[in-house]
Amino acid sequence: MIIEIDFNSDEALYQQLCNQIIMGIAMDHFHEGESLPSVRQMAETVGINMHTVNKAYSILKQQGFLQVDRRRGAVIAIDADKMYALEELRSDLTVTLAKSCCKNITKDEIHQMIDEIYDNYMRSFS
Amino acid sequence: MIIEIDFNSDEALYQQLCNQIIMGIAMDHFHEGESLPSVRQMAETVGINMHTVNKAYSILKQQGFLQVDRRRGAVIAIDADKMYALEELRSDLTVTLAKSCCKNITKDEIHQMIDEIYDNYMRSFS
DNA sequence: ATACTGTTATAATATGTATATAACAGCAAG
DNA sequence: CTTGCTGTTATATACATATTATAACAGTAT
Repeated sequence: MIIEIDFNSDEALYQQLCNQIIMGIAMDHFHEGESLPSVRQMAETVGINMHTVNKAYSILKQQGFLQVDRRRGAVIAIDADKMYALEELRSDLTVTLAKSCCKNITKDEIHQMIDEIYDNYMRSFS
Repeated sequence: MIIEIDFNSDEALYQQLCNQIIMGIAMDHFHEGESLPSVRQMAETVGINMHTVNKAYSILKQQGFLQVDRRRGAVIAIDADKMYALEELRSDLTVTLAKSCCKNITKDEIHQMIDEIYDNYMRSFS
């Protein structure tokens, strides 16, 4: 799994790292039970500081994407708290849809784009 | 139109303001051609600084939601650059869908939620 | 002239981000 | 038991961003 950090982006480094790991899981490049590189190793690989990686891992742990095993390090372990995930999804989508609505993007176009992203990039389990 | 700022949120104040104005437009609480309160008045109303409001207005202007009329102040004026809007939408949705996918939220549940948000909150034009 | 617009400039403060160096406790393997 | 790897924590520093404050300017409407 290749992780690329854009140092010119206005998105925080730890945030980019979080998103890319989440997308990696969704795209099945990381599998449940698999260990991530250690904070020090990941830091060296992507060229950022250990603490920045640690912050990303901590957030992912708190959001239920990782668990920490003293022996094996950061392990992919999805805690599918669906209630909370649905609330967050609704909140995200409301802003996203509002923007799209203002720009005259139709509901159908959005549905179509979701199918396209889901079918091409997301692991299939449902 | 009631705008509420959450001072305990980790989202920047100007960002909250941007989002709420965009949602206000999408929900038809603000109409094309309507003037927003002046930066000073909006600042007083929601309890933040004039410059924070000015930043929000500047961003909205740059993103094509407002235009500035010397006489009438900040006026709702949608510049529907659909190409750019679609690119941004795709980028937003990719992260959002990845999160949802990890949490075992199905594609159907997302489609359903989008219909619900769109039908209940968004102005209908399509 | 007065009172509003948006805009700009400057400064001060607070918060968030990123890095550097160092240390600690838990665990595995030699 | 020592060595080397985990995550975690602490502290310090540098930098960027966010927020507020005070002030001024050029338009415009009344």
